[in-house]
Amino acid sequence: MFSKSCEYGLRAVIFIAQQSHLGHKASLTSISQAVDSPPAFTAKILQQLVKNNLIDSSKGPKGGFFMAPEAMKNLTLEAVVSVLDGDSIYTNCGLGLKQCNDKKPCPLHFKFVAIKEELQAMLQNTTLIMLVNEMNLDRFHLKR
Amino acid sequence: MFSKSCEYGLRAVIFIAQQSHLGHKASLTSISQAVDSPPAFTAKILQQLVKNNLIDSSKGPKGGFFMAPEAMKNLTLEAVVSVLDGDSIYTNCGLGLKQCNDKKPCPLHFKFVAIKEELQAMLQNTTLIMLVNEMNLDRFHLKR
DNA sequence: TCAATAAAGGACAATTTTATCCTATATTAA
DNA sequence: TTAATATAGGATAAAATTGTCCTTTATTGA
Ligand code: FES
Ligand code: FES
Repeated sequence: MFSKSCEYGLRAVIFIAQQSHLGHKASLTSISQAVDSPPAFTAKILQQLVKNNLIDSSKGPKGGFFMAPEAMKNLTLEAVVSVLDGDSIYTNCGLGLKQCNDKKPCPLHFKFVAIKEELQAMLQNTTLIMLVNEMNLDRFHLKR
Repeated sequence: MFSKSCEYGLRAVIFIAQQSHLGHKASLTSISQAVDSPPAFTAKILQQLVKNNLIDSSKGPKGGFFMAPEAMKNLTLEAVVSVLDGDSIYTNCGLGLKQCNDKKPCPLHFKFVAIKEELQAMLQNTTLIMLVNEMNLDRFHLKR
């Protein structure tokens, strides 16, 4: 469904949001331990998210990755996926045709479109703050 | 969503079904032209489908790939996906956790499950004969 | 029988994705 | 000011996916 980069990125962002909500910055080490992802690879992914202003970072001791409370309310999973995997998951043909549209559809086009729209809506409608609040219920996991 | 192998395989199977419905066998060459896929690679994919008895083949002049009318009624897209990509698309965690279940869910588990079940149902409920009949409407494409 | 045709299958090559390593740069606190 | 900590980023490396090439085997029709 998503690339490994995107999976790690989503898990990392959720963890960062949790920590930010508690007033902590999350170091690369703490993130990759919390979400069980390779540290150096995770660093690259987080760099992309910082560059695209989805999250913030600061160097030095006491540094790490974090999000402003404001950002947490506005940041959707869709934005994260968009930066890491692009919009191909919504716009590509499920059968791999070079273009996907209603004019020249593959035999499964309309069925795929319905599912892809549902996925996109779900990601667009889920903000980080929503997940953080749910996660407080302590039922949900980010590793294994 | 699917691997390239699976995309080519699905397109090829739909074309083979079309041709079989017309009483023709489909040669590798005709298939890879019709669905715009690399011939040698497509051959490997079709071999897998033959080995798993989803489609039939015969060697020699006038040989090619084909399906019995019976098979066409029973063969679902889900069966094709299952052989080529396994069931990972339905059973894997959307965030990449090693196991996906209700007991130890990731924060998106229940939302993902709904979408994955819809996809699976769609593939299970779509038989090749259904697609062939729709394709007769001549609105749908298998290349570009 | 023989030549042509077509799938089967093994070996290998290219590309993309995933992942690591190492150095540079910035920041903090003692 | 210095030592320690932490992100940034370039250069590679490993692994998985995608794709090609070539030989073998089977079948058909002349
Ligand atoms: S053309 Fe295939 S999903 Fe749209
Ligand atoms: S545990 Fe993540 S989708 Fe089920």
